[in-house]
Amino acid sequence: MEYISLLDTSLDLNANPMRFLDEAPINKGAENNFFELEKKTSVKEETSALVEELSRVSAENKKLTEMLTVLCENYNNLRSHLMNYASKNPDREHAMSRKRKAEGGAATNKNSVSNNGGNSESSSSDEDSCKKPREEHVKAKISRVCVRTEASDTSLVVKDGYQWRKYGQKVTRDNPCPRAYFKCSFAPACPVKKKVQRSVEDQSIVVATYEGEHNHPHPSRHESSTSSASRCVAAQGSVPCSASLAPTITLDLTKPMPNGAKDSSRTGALGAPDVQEFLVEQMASSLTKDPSFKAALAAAISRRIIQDDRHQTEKW
DNA sequence: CGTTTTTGACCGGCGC
DNA sequence: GCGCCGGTCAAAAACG
Repeated sequence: MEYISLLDTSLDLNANPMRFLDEAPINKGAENNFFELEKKTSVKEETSALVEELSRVSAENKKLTEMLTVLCENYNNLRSHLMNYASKNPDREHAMSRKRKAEGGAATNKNSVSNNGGNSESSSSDEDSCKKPREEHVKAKISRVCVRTEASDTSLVVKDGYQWRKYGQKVTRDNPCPRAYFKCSFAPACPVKKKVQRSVEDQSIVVATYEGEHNHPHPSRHESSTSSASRCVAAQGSVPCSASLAPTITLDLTKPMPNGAKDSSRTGALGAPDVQEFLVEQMASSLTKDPSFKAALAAAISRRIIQDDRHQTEKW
């Protein structure tokens, strides 16, 4: 909610209720002196209103600066955390006495996900090339997305706009949290699969691993934007996410934004025209949902109508 | 009643 | 060959 307040979507409809006094061609003549006097006072009021507005904007600016500072701090903390983890990682891999190659890929994938892993594409590169059935998997584009959810939220659902059919769930050895397996609902036409599992380190983070690329258009961006979305893509990190993921960022301005979602990686995506359009949609829907906005709009319209009526009656 | 989810069984790869 | 493990299948249950 705080978030929405920062985005000043107000159209300043009530900012200066006295403004119409200036514009309205009120009777000249006998009341002229009085009007002049009133005009002066209204200018004063306008000035004070502007000063007030200025101080409000300054305060807002200050607040934003503070938020940005906190954001940078969080980012740096997280980054150093990841660096530490990455430096420890090779030892951990050695410690695992029994590691098959494929699993090594999978396991390190997971690790690299949690550590924002720079080179998370390892799984596909070191695969035995002689394994025919695996060849498709090797070629399949693998990408990972970390999604922050509420810790209490036990469902392994990552809203990315696509429709998925769950076909399995397994508890894996290195993570007590079950891993869910999904296929694109357009399967078998669309070969994309995804695995979703909570992070060992942070249960509030869900790691989704996508295999392959959708060979069909995004079902409905609108659908994804209006769906219950307290989740936000928290970090795609440096993971080589497939482009198909870009328009699937779930954003609901009416919901509070988790800290993790204020990631710099998001801002990169904001430049995309799709995302901009999407943001406009979100803003529009937020505005229309806001009762105070509706009330202000109604007041402005009615005032305008009254004003026009005056014009008309004075002309006659 | 059709679709989706759950869950135990099964399969295949890998290390020993 | 055996056991472990991740991934998949498919029947049953749940849901709309």
